[in-house]
Amino acid sequence: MRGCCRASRGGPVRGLRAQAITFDAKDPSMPIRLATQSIGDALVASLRERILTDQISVGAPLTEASVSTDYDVARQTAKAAIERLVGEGLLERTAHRSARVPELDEARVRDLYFARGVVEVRAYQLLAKRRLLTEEVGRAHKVFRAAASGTDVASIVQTDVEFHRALIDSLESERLSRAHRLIINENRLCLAQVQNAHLLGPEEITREHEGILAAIRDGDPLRAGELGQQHLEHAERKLLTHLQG
Amino acid sequence: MRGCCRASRGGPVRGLRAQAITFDAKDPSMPIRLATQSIGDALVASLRERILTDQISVGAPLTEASVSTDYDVARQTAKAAIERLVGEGLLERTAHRSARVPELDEARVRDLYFARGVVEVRAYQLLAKRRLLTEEVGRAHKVFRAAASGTDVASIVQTDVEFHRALIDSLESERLSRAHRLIINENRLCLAQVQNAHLLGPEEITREHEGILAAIRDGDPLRAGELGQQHLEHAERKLLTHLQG
DNA sequence: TCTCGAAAATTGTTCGTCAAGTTATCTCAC
DNA sequence: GTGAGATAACTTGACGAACAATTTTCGAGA
Repeated sequence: MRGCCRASRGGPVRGLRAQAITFDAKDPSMPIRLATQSIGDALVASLRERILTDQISVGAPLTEASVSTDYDVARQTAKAAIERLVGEGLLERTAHRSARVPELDEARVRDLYFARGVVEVRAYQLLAKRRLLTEEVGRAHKVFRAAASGTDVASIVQTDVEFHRALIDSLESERLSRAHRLIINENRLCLAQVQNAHLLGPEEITREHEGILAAIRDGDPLRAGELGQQHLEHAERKLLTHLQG
Repeated sequence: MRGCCRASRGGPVRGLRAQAITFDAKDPSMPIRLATQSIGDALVASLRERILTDQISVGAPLTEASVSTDYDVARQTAKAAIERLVGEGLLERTAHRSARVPELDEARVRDLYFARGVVEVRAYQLLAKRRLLTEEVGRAHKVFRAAASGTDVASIVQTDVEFHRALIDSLESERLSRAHRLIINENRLCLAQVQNAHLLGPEEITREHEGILAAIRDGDPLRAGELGQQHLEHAERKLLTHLQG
């Protein structure tokens, strides 16, 4: 029962997927890389997903012991996973106290959208300056449109985030993507907590997304930036009024 | 010899400072908070500082065992610290291999300055729009000017970074500051690796800083953004030519 | 009911152990 | 001598157990 790197362990919550095969089509001479995932990585991924989809209740303590028993891993492993998520802003903790999913309040929402705005607005301006629209972005947009025509609010939120992430990623800056992910993951956390409120207006979001894409396609940085800013402000306002009500 | 939260331990490398007293002047009724720091936190802080000041040689393996013995902490503790620094981008590691301080190459420098530009340019525009210049920013500028008139390259780098950080922090967005720190810390790592190259031109940097401040004071977002962009491009170009030479 | 103190819970840190993967070394055939 | 394969050494991944420090809970007594 001891040992490392077991491919799967079948914890009570969910089996941790431990391997994924990747193949570099560009350079077939290279040995095929098996992108294995350690237990710790898989644990972080699973917890992150559970937090982001509201399966871990806000404010309730997430103890090292509970994670340890739920997933049947050592406490040290659970601890490391929790610490990583604290680093991502998805959990909060002070010394000697259990981690919790942070509660959504007004200041937090404002701060989050502000930070998102700083990064995204400038990014959209740059994309427009370069008239850069990748296939990946087009794909993400289509996926969102498909989700938006349905009623599954969780997947609307999910694909919305993916759309914005695809835009940032298309600038191909590892560090910018990393910084943006830090912010938008917490944003996803926001949206998860209100996703049943039906305050989204999917068709309006779709229209706004298309406006941003059009501005980029037209090479109009100013418009791209402004539409991006407005898009965020709309979402922020809806969230805030919902919080107050 | 066992136990937790010892205030100091006197490891072979450096004693880990474990406490810092803070006092919330705004609400004197609150009990005074002793901002204690765990061994782990102090270890991360010490390692981060050593990496950022080039005291840990680039490319050399930083093993868990070596950190463990150097600081006289458990391997588990060393491991956790290393993992946090990997998360910050200050160390690189793949599974089952030792962490290393990443080597500076052209792609890395470009990416880094690009990401910095996206965040900072927009931030400076916003500061100009609000004509927002805090005391803290003024102080940071003065500190840099003092360092720039000296010859200690390390402190020039240090205070330069502090200046830009102060500007971002003055927007008072916790998340934006966090994202920015992620980027600029890696930038500091860059600068540390070439800090003996005397390619800085302190007086020119001072002039550029003052230009940005003036644009903000004048409420001229366009100029603030452009000067910020140029400032970064200058630094990037110098670094790149130095790397190629 | 309120307070104080003891007990329980939880985190911080350490040690020892083993498995698995990576790197260095050595040997042997050619 | 050189290259390939076996082998050993090193290093990380993960586990379990233990104890100290701190926070929380809860109950007894005023």
